[in-house]
Order: sequence, then structure tokens, then C-alpha cells
Amino acid sequence: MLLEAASPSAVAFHAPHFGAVPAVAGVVAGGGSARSLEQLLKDWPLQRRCVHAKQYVFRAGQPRQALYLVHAGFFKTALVSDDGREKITGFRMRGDLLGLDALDQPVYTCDAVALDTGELWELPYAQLRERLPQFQERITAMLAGEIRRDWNWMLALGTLGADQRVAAFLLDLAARLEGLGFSASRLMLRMTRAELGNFLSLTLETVTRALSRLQARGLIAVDGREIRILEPAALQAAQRDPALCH
Amino acid sequence: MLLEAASPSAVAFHAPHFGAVPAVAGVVAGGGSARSLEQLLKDWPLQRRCVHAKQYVFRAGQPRQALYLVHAGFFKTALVSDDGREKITGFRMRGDLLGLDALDQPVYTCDAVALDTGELWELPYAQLRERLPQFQERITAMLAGEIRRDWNWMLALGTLGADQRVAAFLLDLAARLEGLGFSASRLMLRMTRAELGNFLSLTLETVTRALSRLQARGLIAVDGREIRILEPAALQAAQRDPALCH
DNA sequence: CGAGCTATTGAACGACTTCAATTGATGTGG
DNA sequence: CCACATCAATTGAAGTCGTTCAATAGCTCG
Repeated sequence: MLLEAASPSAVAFHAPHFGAVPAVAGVVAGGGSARSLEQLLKDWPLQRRCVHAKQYVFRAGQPRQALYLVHAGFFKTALVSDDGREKITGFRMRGDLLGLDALDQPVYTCDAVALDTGELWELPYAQLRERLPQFQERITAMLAGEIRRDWNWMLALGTLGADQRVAAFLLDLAARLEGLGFSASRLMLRMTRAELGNFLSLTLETVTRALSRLQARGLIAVDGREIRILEPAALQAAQRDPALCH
Repeated sequence: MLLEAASPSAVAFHAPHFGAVPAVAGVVAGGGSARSLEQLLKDWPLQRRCVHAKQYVFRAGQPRQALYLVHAGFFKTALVSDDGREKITGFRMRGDLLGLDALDQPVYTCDAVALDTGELWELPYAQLRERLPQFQERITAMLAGEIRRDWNWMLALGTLGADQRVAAFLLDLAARLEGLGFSASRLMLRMTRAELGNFLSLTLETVTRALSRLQARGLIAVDGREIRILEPAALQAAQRDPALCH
């Protein structure tokens, strides 16, 4: 259930151009601000760790060692209840932190899994907090940003229909990618339909159908995991209005 | 829509006995730890602010001034999207903080509303951070705790049925109240069915029906907003098992 | 090539929502 | 002070959207 097969050799991001605007629109707020953490740490001697697809960065219950800054690749964080229910709490990319939720805990409280080949920077939290005055501030901002992000998704999942949720997800992902300097109109989903559905509290079939409907409306073009956003404005409208048939 | 009538004169908590165990079980983790913040600040000269039911502590968009520690009363925090969709992100009681999500922002990002008469302590964040070394640490822990709490509710809302969600809510509330020294078996809900439904992503009718079914199963006794938990163990089992008819 | 995984689509079902009516509590103005 | 308006809660009946079950096709990998 946890280990889905995925294109294992695909390398994460080839960074066409950088120094892009940190314009984070859509549902998530504060995600792009993480880029500044990277700036802050760029000449700090950090332990780097490479991971490949389907590899666990850490699992819930393991002793918490480091805080990880995603430098490349695509990850998911997931909660698993003791009775087996699973919930993906977010998809993480460059600039995001893994392990934030367990900052005050002796053990990790979620699983972090690579969906792709990637690179992580291990942050020695205690050291950095003392040496770098701005570090604590940035961590606080990241924590608060995660809360806002979660609340916005709780709002979305609680008030939007299936098509709207999928539209919201695509727009959010597009905005995040754009903030990293990638195309906002051509998305490569790194997760399965099942994982996407899990995150959006939908079944994988409903995700498929929602994508098909959005495609039928001419808002997007679906080709497996590659999504092209044809009408960003209309998609944004579709995210809001329950039934908007173009 | 936002302003529901409620018993306006009811005073919040009469604190039967304190110094209770901080045993925070159920869905929420880390909620009880907030009590230690109160200990930390108990002989600090703090501005106190009293509020009455239905009064806004702050609204999204207002300039962020203070961080509020709930000392008495019952509050909700809520998000409102620009197109009118509303989502209650949590119910807050003694030891909880209001405004945490906007720590790094110039304006508040959610509404905070009193559901009851209550008292708040205004925390001068910048000052306390410098003067009290443990303060920053506690704030970080509260932030991380809120993230875990949110993720656990995302898991619950995404994987549980209506009756299970209501059961989870009651158990969570009971555990939090017990952590504050109150009875874990006799709950006085301070929110309307509509607010409870909003938080649980259900309609008010579904909440009512779920309560009725749990009562019919003999797990709880419902009398308007007063709920007695008759069979905690069975309720806990009902939270897990989809259809458990005693 | 066959096993396994992912994605897509159809059909039937079911859980929750929506609409509607009733009751009781609260509050207000004539 | 009571008639009337408002709001909260409950329950029933009908409707809907998403789920569940099932079948098919494409793809990767051993």
C-alpha cells in the first residue's frame, strides 16, 4: 500500500532558470519563502544526503536526528494511524523542510518518502539556532506557514467538490513550481493518482474522472502524469464555482 | 452566518480542581503542554483582556498586534475564503494560543471568535522572546503541536465516517478537558451543531444524526449541548471501526 | 512473455446532503 | 405580559456526488 512503483530513474528538476519571483499564489501561502533558507545556508558546511524514489527519509517513531531541507526531488509526508488508515499531509519540494512537525519531539511523527531521485540537506537544528540568528526566525516562519497551508487545505477539502479540489491542487502545484523557476503551465505529477486522491480525500477513480472532466472542458490537457494547464484563468474560476461548464 | 446566538451570560469554567495530569490522549497531541506556558508567564506583567460570547478577538486582515494566550473561555478560529466559504480550524481553550499562524505575518490570517465569556493574556512576542529563553522554545513546540493536531484531523476527516468523526471529536474534547482538570465524561459543548459540523466537514443535520445514533447505541447521552460519555472504551472502539453496533 | 502496477471508464450502490417541517428556547416590542 | 420573530436542534424524505466493484489497456521489469 505504501510502496507504489514509479519511474525510478527520472531525475528530479533540471532547473531551467533560477532567481524567479517568489510569487506564491493559490491555496498555499508562505511556501516560497523557504527559498530564503537556502540562501541563508548556502555556504554552511551541511551534510548532504541523496535519495532515490520510494526511499524513506524517515519513518514515524524513529528517533529524530536531523531536520531536512529539500534541495532537489519530490517527497511526500504521510501519517499512518495505528489502525492502518493513511493520510498524505503534503508533497514537498525544493525549499521545503522535512521533520518540522517533530521539532519538539524525540521521535518523528510522520513518514517522509521520496517520490523521485532527490537531494536533502541535513540541518543541525541546535547548532544553527545558536550560530545563525536569522535561522530561528525562518524556522518559525516555516512552521507558521505550514499551519496556514494546512488550514487552507482543510478549507478546500471541506468545502470543494472533486473537480474543484483537483483544480485547486493543480493551480497550487503550478504556483509552487513557478516560484522555483519552472513552467507554471506544464506540470509533471510525481505522484500516483492514488496518492493524489489520498491527499485530496478522494479515491483514485474520482481523481481520474475529475482530470478527465477538466480536460473535456478544455481547461487542461492530460497525458498520464503530464498535465498542461491550457486555461489558467478558467481553471481558477472552476476552482471557485461549483459547476462552471465553460 | 458567523454570529450564532448562544447563552450570553454563561461563564466559562469554574475550575473544580487543578494540577491535573497533562495526559493528552486522543487525536490531539501536545495540546496540554500549553499549560506550561501559563506557568512560565504567571508572574509576568501581562495585559489581560476580557471578552464575551460572539465577540471577535481579531479578524483576518487586521494588523497583527499581540499573541493571545487563552486563560478562560472557549474560542474558535476560522478561515474565510474570498468567495465566502468558511472553515473552523479549531476550538481553543485554556492554554491554547490565538494568532500563532500569523507569527511571521504583518496581519492576522484567521478570525478568532469567543464562543463564551473568557479572558485572554496578551503576549508581547518580541519582548518575551528576548527576555525569557524558554519562551521561544515553547512557542516552537506549540507551533509544531498545532501542525500535528491539524494533520491528525486531516487524517480523521479524510478517512472516518460521520459517526466516527463525531466520536473522535467528543473523545478529543474530553481528553483536553481532562487535561485541564475537568470531567472527561460530562461535556458541555460551547458551539452550535453548525459550527461542529463545519469543523468536522459535515452538515449540522449529519452531526445531529450522528449524535442520535451514538446515543441509540448507548455510548453517549445527549441533552442539547450537554453530552455525557457513558462508554468511553466503546466510543473509542466506535471511532476506529466503521460499523460497530455494540 | 507474463506478473504487477497504473490509469481509465462504466455501472450500481451508499453515505451524506439538501429540502422541508416541527419543536423548544430566547428575546423583543406593542 | 404575551404575541411574534429568531435561532438551535431534531427528524424525515428525496436527491446527489463520490465510492465501490469490475473490466480493460498500457506500461515496466524480471
